Amino acid sequence: MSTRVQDAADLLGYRPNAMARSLRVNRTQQLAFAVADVGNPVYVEMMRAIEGETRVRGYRLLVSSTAGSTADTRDLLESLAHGYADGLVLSPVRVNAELVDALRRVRYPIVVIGTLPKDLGIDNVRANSAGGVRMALEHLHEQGCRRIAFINGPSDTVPGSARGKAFARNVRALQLDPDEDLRVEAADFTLAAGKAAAERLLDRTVPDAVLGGNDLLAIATMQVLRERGQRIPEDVAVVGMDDTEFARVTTPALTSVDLGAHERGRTAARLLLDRLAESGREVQRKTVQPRLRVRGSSMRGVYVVGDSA
Amino acid sequence: MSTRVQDAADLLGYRPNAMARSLRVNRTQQLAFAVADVGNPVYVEMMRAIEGETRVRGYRLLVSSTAGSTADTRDLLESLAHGYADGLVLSPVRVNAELVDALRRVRYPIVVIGTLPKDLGIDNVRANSAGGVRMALEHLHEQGCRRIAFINGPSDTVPGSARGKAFARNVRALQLDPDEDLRVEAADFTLAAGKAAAERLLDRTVPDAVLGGNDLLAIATMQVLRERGQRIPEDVAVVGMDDTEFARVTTPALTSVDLGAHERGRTAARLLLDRLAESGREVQRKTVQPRLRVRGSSMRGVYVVGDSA
DNA sequence: CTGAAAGCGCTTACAG
DNA sequence: CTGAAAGCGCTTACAG
Repeated sequence: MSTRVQDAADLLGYRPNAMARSLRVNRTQQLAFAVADVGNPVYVEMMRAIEGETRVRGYRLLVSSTAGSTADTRDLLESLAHGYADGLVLSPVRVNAELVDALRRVRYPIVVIGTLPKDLGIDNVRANSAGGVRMALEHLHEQGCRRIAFINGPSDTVPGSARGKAFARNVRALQLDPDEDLRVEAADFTLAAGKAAAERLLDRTVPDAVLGGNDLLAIATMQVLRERGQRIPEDVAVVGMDDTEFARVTTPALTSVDLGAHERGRTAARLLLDRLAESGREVQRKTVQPRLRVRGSSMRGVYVVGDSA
Repeated sequence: MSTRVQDAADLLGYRPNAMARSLRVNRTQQLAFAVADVGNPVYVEMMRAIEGETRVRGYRLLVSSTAGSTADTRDLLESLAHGYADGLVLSPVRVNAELVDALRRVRYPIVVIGTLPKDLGIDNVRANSAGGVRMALEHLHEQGCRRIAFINGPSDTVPGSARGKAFARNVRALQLDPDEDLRVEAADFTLAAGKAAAERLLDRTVPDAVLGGNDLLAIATMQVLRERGQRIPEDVAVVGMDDTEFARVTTPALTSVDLGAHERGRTAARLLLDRLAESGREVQRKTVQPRLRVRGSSMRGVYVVGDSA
């Protein structure tokens, strides 16, 4: 129905002001995804999964980086979604009292990817990273490794803490070498921090395997091992966590625990859409199970040059 | 100044509605960064640079992925920034008539990272990727390579087209093997597309060097070369472009052309802030010069195991 | 200094 | 069916 006023509007390039519209209808048709570190491929994976679910429902997805700081996250919770988006998927790496407090105050739909205090009444979807650590260690144990090092992320983060505890538990259960020198903590879940941590580890001891707290830490470790003339996996086997796409392009390809990033993202998106549709519905908590993806970096004995999965 | 009404407001958890505020003051204190592929580390680098500049000025940065589709980008231009953000940094991978048209209509501050038609009157900052290709080829030529393959991204993208032309030009200038079989086009600037393209290349011929259209394509190629038993760089030298952080964790470390992602991001952010402050200022166009980062993947003869930079 | 009113640009329920 | 009015939740200029 093209009237003269329509034509005039088109000619002048008139566009409705989205802000005014949103204020009136109380919907923005936008969702936000807040992550600690956009540089980590695992969040990119989640983002793609979320976008896949929400885009077909007419939402635009905005990504916001909180740089792992609680202050940022808090600020985001209080203002971003309080107006600029209809709902939020939050994947915080640190969950402290301040954040829990902020979460308690939130009045709009939000889904958290990660572990939360039970009483918060917020939909959330979790990885089973303790189970993932166990799978990785059992696998390395089967490969004959006994002096297994762990390059973990910061222990004041939720995944760092969960994985650290699971490591200690399984070292006992599998009767692995309990040497404390085998455990190092990277300043961050990044390549750069992983490199520094791997140097520290290898300066004091050489293990027969290394488990990385995530793929980036494992990949950085592979590089440092290489520089020090260690063969992977013959001298040192390496396993990562998250099974990001970069795990498939290292040499040898990196064995990694798939913590279900894609499925966590998809599930979180669905929970958010459900809550958007029906705010009173029962609080949901889902857990995604891990899977071990065995590749060349940990296949001792049966290892062939150029192996990949 | 805490009055009783203040206390009551705090108690009830009152938060001003950001949308209503923005409508009134005509500012959102948000900026948007729209990229083709958040999964590409080069955009993460740009994002960090932009955030570094804009955060201290009190802006929040929202990232939006346009998946390389012009329709998405257009939609974003018309609505996102038309209300939800005060300005936009856009890094489009495809610039076609439709996008140029949409850009022509834009009435709010925008800075484009990438090459644009001159008459558009939009601030923009460019890489010199033609110069980058030349540096890479001259370097490989010095290393004694003559049959140099090029695994480029799609030729209908701005970087793909520029790099493709520069490659052809320099093959002539350096009198390299002009065999058409040495040029393949990946479906995307991604690891997965790079792997497929590298398989196609190596199925028909084995070059003495490969230039990747970006680091992801080069890294995927390294993996495929490895699987086929080719030594890097002894049999085949490899060079990437963008110098992302992953270039430093391959084995051997990947020689790459730094196209100044960080500086482009920082410059774009500054141009945007300047325009936000003074909308009438003269249109700026800046170019960031490339630098070659030589590492083990292309150092023939002088190559040592475990070399890195 | 305090408080009421106007208005940002839309949408929608309502009157004509 | 068409058109004018009310109101979303703020901020700010203005009157008292």
